[in-house]
Order: sequence, then structure tokens, then C-alpha cells
Amino acid sequence: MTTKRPYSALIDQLKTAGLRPTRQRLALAKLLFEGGNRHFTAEQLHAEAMGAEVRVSLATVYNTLHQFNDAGLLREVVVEAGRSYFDTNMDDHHHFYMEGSGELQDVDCDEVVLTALPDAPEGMKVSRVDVIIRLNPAND
Amino acid sequence: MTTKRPYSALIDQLKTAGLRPTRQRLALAKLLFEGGNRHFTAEQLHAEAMGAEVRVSLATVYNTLHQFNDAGLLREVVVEAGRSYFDTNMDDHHHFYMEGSGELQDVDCDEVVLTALPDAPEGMKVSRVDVIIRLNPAND
DNA sequence: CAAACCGTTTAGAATAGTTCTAGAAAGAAT
DNA sequence: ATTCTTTCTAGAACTATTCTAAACGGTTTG
Ligand SMILES: [Mn+2]
Ligand SMILES: [Mn+2]
Ligand SMILES: [Zn+2]
Ligand SMILES: [Zn+2]
Repeated sequence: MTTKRPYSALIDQLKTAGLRPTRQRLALAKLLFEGGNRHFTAEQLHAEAMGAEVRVSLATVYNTLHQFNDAGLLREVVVEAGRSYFDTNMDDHHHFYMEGSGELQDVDCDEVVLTALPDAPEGMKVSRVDVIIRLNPAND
Repeated sequence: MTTKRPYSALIDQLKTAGLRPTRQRLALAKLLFEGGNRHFTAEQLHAEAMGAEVRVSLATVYNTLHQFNDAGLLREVVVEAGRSYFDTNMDDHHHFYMEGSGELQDVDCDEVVLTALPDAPEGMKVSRVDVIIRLNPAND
């Protein structure tokens, strides 16, 4: 799956988001957006970048992830204190979380039907509803 | 509605949970279970204990909270990376989370109707389903 | 009521994950 | 090319939490 100009689409994506297409951002975007959707931590992505040809500092990985998050290119998922996960799947969806292994798995939004939600308190509006289905190994 | 419980009830509660009724555990249990339900962090509880007559170390607060959690006397709620909340309300319920102030508010479980949930993957069982409704100030 | 036993508490060190700092590097503008 | 500005980086700092190992204190035993 080689393309003649592999970076041009990524470059456009970054420019549209108001981010300069720097070496580091492009390399991370390539890792993140050229495969299927994924869940990962900053340190996992950093390790992956180090394993590839790109040398990027951990600080830059964090900066970039927050910038991509703010730009709507990915999102953060909170499932465990002291560990931030990021998610390249921007469709409306929810998650299975395997408490043992720390793995996340997507749950399509039509598999979780919320037929009733309370009104937000006065002066507040709902920004997002997260459903996390925590899983453990069945012991039988 | 404050329910005053004599120490003997707290002592029994701890013994039943397999925990020695030590000075520190009793003092924390008194702070936690003698008022209404509450959401709090370890550091908030520690500060509260210091403000009261009891001298307890922060490590003991963490130990005790985890022991109480394991014993089913309270539960942990994860809403933000790097910040653990605990919750004395053990009824099945969900939460509003005010992203600005970091405050949690209970949502009774019958206000969130989940009419469909996916089956857990092979070999896994659902341990808990958390619904977090994230709120922001309405800007109009 | 010792004395011993062993779970608990503690201060402080250690750790983990993330953010900050300030100088160097590299895009962009002129 | 020169300047201007944003971004990148190593390493320090920071925050929340856990660990360590010695002191403490409930509890059990004799
Ligand atoms: Mn991480
Ligand atoms: Mn806390
Ligand atoms: Zn996802
Ligand atoms: Zn609650």
C-alpha cells in the first residue's frame, strides 16, 4: 500500500487544523492515521516512534497529542487514574475496558442505547457522554 | 439526613470487612460514613482529618481508602487522568462531571436507561458499567 | 497482666506520568 | 540571506500515588 505522495494528505490535514506540518507532527500523524483506528498512550506512541526511523522527544509527543486532540483529529479517553489513553476513532462510540490488561476496545454507539438521560443542571450543557463497560476474565 | 451511628456499628462494619478497628480507620470511617454520601479525593479527606482532631498520615489515608474499596464500603470513580475520586454512595448510579470545577454529582440509575448493551467478549464478564455525563458551563 | 506476635501506621524516599523551562532548531516571512 | 516566530528538545520540576522499613499498637497467649 505505497502511495506516490504519501504525505500530501497528512500535510493538508495538519494545515487545515492550523498546525504547521513539521517533521515530527508528520511522522506521528503517519503512525496514527495511516493504519486503522487505535487506542494508545503517549509512551506507547513514543516507543513506537523511537522504534521507527523518527527521533521525537516525549515532550513533543505529549504536545502533539494535545494539539491533535484540540484540533479534533483524535480524542482522549479516561478509564484509569494515572494513565491517559488516546483514540483515533472520532466516531460517536463507547468502550470496553479490560481491567486486567488495560486494553480498550470500541463499542459502536448503536450497541449502547441510552433511551433516557437526565437534563443537565441549570447553566450547564452536556459536552459528552462516556459509557465504559469494565470487563474482567470470566472465572468459571 | 444525617444518621448518627455509634462507634460500635462502625467497629462491627470494619470487623465484618476483616479490618481491625484501629484508631485511624475508625476516625476515617466516622468522617466518611456519618454524613450523607460524598465524593472526595484522598488529599481532601486527609486535609479534613488534619482539620479535625485526628492525625493520620497520607499513606494511611490511601491504604484505608483502598481497603474500604476492596471491602465494598466505598468505590473509586475515574473521571479525569491523574485524579482519583472516591464515592461513598454504593447504590447503582452514574455521574455528572463538571469539567471546569472538577465536581461530581450523582445521577440516579433510573435517570439513565440503558436499553441495550453489547455482550461481553468471549471469556470476559462485565464488572461494571460507568456512565459519565461531562458538563460545561452553557455559554449563551 | 505481661510478653509476644503480627498487622498497621508513619515519615520520607521512590516512582510514574505528565508538564514546564529555556535554549536550540527549523519553518515562514521579508 | 536575514529576521521573525513557532516548534522541538533535554532535563528539571511537579503531582498524585506507592513503597520502605522502622516504630507502634491491637490482639492473643501464657
Ligand atoms: Mn501515558
Ligand atoms: Mn487524589
Ligand atoms: Zn475508541
Ligand atoms: Zn456518586
